[in-house]
Amino acid sequence: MTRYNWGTANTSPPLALVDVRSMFVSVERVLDPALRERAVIVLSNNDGCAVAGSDEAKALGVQMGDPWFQLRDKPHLADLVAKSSNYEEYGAFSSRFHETVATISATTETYSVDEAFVGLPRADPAATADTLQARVRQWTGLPTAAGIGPTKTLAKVAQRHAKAIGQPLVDLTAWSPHDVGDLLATTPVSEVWGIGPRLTAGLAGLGIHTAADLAFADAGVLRRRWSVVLERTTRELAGVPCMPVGFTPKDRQQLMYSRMLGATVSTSAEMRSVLAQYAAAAARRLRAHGLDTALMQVWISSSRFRDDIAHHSAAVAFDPPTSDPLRLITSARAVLPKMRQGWPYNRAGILLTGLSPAGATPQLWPGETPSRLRLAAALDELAGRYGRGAVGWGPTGLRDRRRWDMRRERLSPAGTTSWTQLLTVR
DNA sequence: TCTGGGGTCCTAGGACCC
DNA sequence: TCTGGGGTCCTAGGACCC
Repeated sequence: MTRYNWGTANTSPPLALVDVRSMFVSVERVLDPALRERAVIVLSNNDGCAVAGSDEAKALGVQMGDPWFQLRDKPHLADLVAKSSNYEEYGAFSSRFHETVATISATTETYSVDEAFVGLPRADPAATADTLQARVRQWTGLPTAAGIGPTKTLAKVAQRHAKAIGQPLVDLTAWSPHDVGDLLATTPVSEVWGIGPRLTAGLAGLGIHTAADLAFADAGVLRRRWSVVLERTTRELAGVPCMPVGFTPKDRQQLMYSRMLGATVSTSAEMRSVLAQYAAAAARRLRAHGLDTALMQVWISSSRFRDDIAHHSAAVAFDPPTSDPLRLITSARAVLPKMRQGWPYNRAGILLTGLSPAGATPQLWPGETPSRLRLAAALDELAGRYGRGAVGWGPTGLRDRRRWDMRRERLSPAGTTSWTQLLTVR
């Protein structure tokens, strides 16, 4: 009989996963306290589908990914509040969250907009986590759920359990191995961090259905059958750390800008304007990160919910790498000749790869004078001060809202990111 | 009929994450 | 009518080199 005995030499320091509860909804509630205790969801771009929901919304049966047009008219959802996503605000709150976490521990790692791994002291790690959560609450207004364990994967298990039982914190390092084994035995393997649908199906074929089954499995066999990723997950469930906390993130590999269009576009003239705007946006991000790109891939496609999907892409190389918006804007047109006239396209995207620090390559391209980049920087600055529509590059068009602009009809005010929309406190 | 062996680099695609 | 937008890592396989 196998007994769960994590970390046979369980000497690793404890770590926590701290997660903002329903991040987007929680931000909306800080901006508008009247939303507390109400069923609230946040919609994806174009008000497409639900991407975040409060506990109250989930209790009504709303699932993340549900299209808004299917929820909108259901009688039992009459009281549901839906908000357009306000990524400027979520980004600002995310920064405050991570800055606050960093005031508690020297070892932290930003895992996502709403999650951080935090190294904790061996003595009473729960007390430190407690302090951290109270401080996040006080400084940002955001509620959190945290899990403590000897490995990242077990901290994730603990954090899921905390949410499931409605507690702010679960500390597995204070549990007996027997109790941890019981928790793993009641955790479906599909809920383990790193186990998706494909692996769940494959593991079921080996009789592995729960997190405990996986923790007891032969990691070497799993590595040969799948990969080192699954091996690490398996060992971590057994209490052996394989993923250190606080590693410095690797340099960014790619930068993507893709969007559904608010309305279908079927003419080259209109698509040219779409691509110009997307390329300008991608270039803006590139400069914000201080990067140049060596390869741009641009694509357009029709709805993936139709049988007859049209998808066209084109690639343009830059030697030397560049971040010049005009070069990106004109290059993005490369995909236009492939477009089927009259076809209903509803998505476009720009993927930039081959990224390197700006100016790392000696400047040989005569057309790309430093003045062009200074102009780009000036436009970035103006857009930041007066809004995205204030200035733009010729081909992106400046006139009124275009048909295909993103829909955000239920947007909250930019309460903490715009001087003109500051929150009012009564 | 035989037709090395190893290394690197790059890309495409799979799987997963939030 | 209407169905998100990013990312990462890993592996396999091809091109190329000595």
